[in-house]
Amino acid sequence: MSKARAKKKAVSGSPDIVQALRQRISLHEIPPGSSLLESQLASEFGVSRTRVREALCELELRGLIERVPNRGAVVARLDLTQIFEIYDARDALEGMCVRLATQKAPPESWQDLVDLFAEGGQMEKYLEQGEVELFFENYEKLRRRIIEAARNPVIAEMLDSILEKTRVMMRRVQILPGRAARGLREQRAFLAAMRAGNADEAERLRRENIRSAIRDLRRYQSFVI
Amino acid sequence: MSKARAKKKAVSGSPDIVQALRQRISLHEIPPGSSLLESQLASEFGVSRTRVREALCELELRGLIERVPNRGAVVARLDLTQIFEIYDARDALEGMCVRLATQKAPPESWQDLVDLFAEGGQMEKYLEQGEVELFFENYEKLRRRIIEAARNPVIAEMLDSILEKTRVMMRRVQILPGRAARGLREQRAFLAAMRAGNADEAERLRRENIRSAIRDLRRYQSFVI
DNA sequence: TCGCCCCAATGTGTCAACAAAATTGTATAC
DNA sequence: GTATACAATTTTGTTGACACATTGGGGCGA
Repeated sequence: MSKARAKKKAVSGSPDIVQALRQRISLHEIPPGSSLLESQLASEFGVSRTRVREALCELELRGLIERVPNRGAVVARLDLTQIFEIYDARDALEGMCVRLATQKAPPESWQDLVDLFAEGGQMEKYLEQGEVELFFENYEKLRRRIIEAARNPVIAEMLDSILEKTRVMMRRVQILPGRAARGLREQRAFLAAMRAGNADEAERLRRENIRSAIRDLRRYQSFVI
Repeated sequence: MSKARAKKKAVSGSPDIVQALRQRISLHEIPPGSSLLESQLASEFGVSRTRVREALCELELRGLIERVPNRGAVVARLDLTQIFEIYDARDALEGMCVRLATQKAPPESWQDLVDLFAEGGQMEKYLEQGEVELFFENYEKLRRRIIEAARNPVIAEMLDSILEKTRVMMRRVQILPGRAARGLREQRAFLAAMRAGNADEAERLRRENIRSAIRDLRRYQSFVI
């Protein structure tokens, strides 16, 4: 990487206020709707309010909080409309990632994931045993591997910023009736295409996978919100 | 729109520092590589440095400037790598916009654009007369109409943020040999599919259009940078 | 003349105090 | 008992000042 595109260095010494709050919010440790007090955060992190305000500025831009002048900041809550908007964005972007990953990485490099998601593989076992935590964890691993192999920081950043808004939602979708099983079959399908080096087909199947998730979400939306 | 998703209101009274700088940078009024002095901006806009810093924070997150601790901020310059990354993101996102726009808007609503881009239409005239300014302006109009009709603020925001990084670049691509003519033919094609209400085909053709621009850019990259 | 070190000069990072706005609580009138 | 006006408190918005880091130049020695 060129020096101009360094990792995620906070501009100032603002050590990890942003990082910490991003995590807490995306994991719903601070639930949506909670209001954030500048002075409270300042004393918690042992810094001045100025730095808290800069952090809040970043969180607002990332869409994790909402601020109204003179009224303060609250953790953003997403409505269904927004969730579906995000899924359409993921449809496009994750599809592109699968395409790029298939084009840029050698087909053999996907073998371990093919095995993991194969019939009779580990993922199927997790599914049968109801190990939703491990199931989800490995699905995330698949996503990360693809995004990394796509080698497109612009898209990666976009996906990152919407993921942290919907992490909890994605977990809930996984436990919708039959969703995980359907997802597993679909992931197996696009992994096969990636393994075969067929980028067009892999992208198409990945997008079909996400749309299938959208359909399940739409069907059971009243349970997930 | 719900109150929670208000337009682009600056959180505080920071009136339009961000807006002004975004425009200047995206139009290269402040050329890439220029360094920005906080105190200078503060006096120019007649505000305190703190507010300038909040504005810089936003510009940094948008990727328009780069900051290194204790060294200040400079207007970001994009290298070719990043430009191609952005084009791949546009491929995915603008393709999705065409799909959504085709699904959500009545087919008749595209008639005026079909006429504008038709054989013997106004765009062809601009092209023949070398009216690059008007040509580009109307292409932008097409893009905006599609993005608006897609009714997906999440994607719209993403496209907005990458557009302001590549506005100048997109203009330069248009004057590459034969690019505008090829682009016009391709745009005519996906508009026809939109007019016919064929979302799949419209998306496919729009993506083909963007990839064709990528190929032209790659061929003439030494002239455009 | 070349190289090194020290020292101002410039600019960024952080803070604490002050000002303005909004909310909450309270008392009073009807 | 309810509603309104006013006061007190809490919280955000803004500023100027001070501390720290980096850079460039001048002086000194070899």
